[in-house]
Amino acid sequence: MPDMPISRLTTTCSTCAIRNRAICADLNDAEIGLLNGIGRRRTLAAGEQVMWEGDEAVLVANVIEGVLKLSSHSADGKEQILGLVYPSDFLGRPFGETSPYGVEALTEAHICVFERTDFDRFAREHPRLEHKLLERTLAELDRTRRWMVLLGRMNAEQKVASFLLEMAERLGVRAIDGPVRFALPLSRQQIADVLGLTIETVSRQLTRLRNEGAIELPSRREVMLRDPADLEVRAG
Amino acid sequence: MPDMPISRLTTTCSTCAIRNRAICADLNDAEIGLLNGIGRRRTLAAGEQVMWEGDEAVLVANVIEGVLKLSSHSADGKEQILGLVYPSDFLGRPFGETSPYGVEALTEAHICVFERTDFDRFAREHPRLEHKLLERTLAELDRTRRWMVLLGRMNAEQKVASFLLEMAERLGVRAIDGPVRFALPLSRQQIADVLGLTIETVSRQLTRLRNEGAIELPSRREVMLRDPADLEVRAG
DNA sequence: CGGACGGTTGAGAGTTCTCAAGAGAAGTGG
DNA sequence: CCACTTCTCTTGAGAACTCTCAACCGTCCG
Repeated sequence: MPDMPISRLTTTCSTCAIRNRAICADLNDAEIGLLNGIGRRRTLAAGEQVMWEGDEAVLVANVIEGVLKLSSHSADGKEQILGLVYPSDFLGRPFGETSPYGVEALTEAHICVFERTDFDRFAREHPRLEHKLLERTLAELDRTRRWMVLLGRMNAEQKVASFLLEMAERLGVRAIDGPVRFALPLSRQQIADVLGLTIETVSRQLTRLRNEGAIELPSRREVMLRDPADLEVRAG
Repeated sequence: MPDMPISRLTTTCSTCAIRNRAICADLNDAEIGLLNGIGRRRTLAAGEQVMWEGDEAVLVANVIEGVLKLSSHSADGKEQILGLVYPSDFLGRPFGETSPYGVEALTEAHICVFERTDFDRFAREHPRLEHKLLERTLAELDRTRRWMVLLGRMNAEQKVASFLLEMAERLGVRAIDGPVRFALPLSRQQIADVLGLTIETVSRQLTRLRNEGAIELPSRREVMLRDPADLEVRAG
């Protein structure tokens, strides 16, 4: 795994791909300039770990590009993925001592990193930023709670169908019920860890969806949703 | 179900049981006075519904006493409880159009209610309050994610043992590994809805824990944890 | 006393997991 | 460029767990 270089931002935030979608969206030029001063851009290789479960929470970040996972382990060592983080999402645990989960890049990723203490101070001094962060956290809590329904009340087929639809949605490739094709940022094992299933069950469900014409699997890491409306029905 | 009276706060916040634990904790006297002006105290009977899934989010509140549940339904009508809310917790969805879950009092409860729009305005004008709310929301998100591990990766025994321990913890009755006895605010069906199990499985697990000496069940709505350390082991 | 309700218990079915083997793709070194 | 290794994914068979359906028990209340 190569050690990627860490450098101060060379581009201004104003050219940032997520300038208007991330929590920085409401800041004025002066504020953005200040934030620029404490942030740095960092590239992560696929599979690279950025934070560790239980470790001191040193960093927070905005995701510029790529997909990352948040995960935790049960006492007997089984992994459960707690969430996936996409471009413009906020990453890390501000105002917290330790990170309650590990964070790993699933694809190559670009993130805009801050020392947590720097960020905490900046946020407390800029209520507009803190407000954005609050709205985002509330939205994330809503999403997480919806995921609980999936984990607690859905069967394997419903879980896999829901997963594929949400993935298309969050990757921004979802057309209005036309077929969509995209690269899966997760391995079968990781999908299982998101859904609270085993790898075999995920594999069987995907095969079944393929055999029944709902999806195609052109390669291991690619999927095509042939009939999103059908998947919606299967998702329950 | 009696219609409980709604009245402006007669007691000042300074005598409020949760004054130092709720999100109001950091406000000074002047600010508290203002907040007092837009809030009212309300008593809920056990079983009374305060918010409805999908409805406009009209109210937010602080819980003063009692336990409430947040719940949502899967497409085929099965209920999943998304969270339990205890004294000093914040309730409702600020800065949101609709409530993503229904809220129902499980026990008789006292809450301190605000019109959401009043509260939103007040929060935006008082960053210290908004900061408290952010910290609470972040903590709630952490707790919710931990619950995901339970739903996704635990078996029935681990779920029930974890549930009993968390309940004792949040009710504040948990001694350091001595036996504890408390009233369950939930029916068997509701416990099942929290844990993503059926009522029969919950019942069987409780019976088994009783037969093996880990707990006692003096009545339907009471439980005694005879050996919390043993439960910790069973919780995994 | 009889009904309603919540909870418990039992038996069998169904789904998912576990264990095991094999196929396919990707990477390594000669 | 091809054997070889390794890793991921798929498939199968049987076990285990939880669910479903059904009956029953105890308590509360009219």
